[in-house]
Amino acid sequence: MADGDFFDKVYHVVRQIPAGRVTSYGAIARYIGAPRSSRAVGYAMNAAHSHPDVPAQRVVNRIGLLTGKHHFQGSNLMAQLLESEGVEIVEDQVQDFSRVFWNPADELGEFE
DNA sequence: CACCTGACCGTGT
DNA sequence: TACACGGCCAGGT
Repeated sequence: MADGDFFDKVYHVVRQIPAGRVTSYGAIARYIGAPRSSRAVGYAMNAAHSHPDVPAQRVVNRIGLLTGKHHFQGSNLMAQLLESEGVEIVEDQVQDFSRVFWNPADELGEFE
């Protein structure tokens, strides 16, 4: 892949997260070969509004907290979307996080 | 053009 | 156990 498409790599991975599962910014960053770019992954999600096919609600931080909820419309749209997919949320925290966590490296193998 | 900021994370004291 | 710091990408001022 070309070097200018960091965001595209992020979106490519996020699109493959199954409904009912979540992953973290750091896991995505590491998977696409940029282990220190988790922050940039978050910024990519911020820009994901122009990519309707990217399920940004399935990306949370490393401890399962919905840190990006304020970037969705409404106060808890992010939590509602996740719960409608079967992910239980309490106080912006994903319940059974280790169980619903979806690790791209485990499920997809190596990137590209 | 230089500096700042933000949906983060790992490491070091 | 808790806090500070550096690194990462892109866009705004």
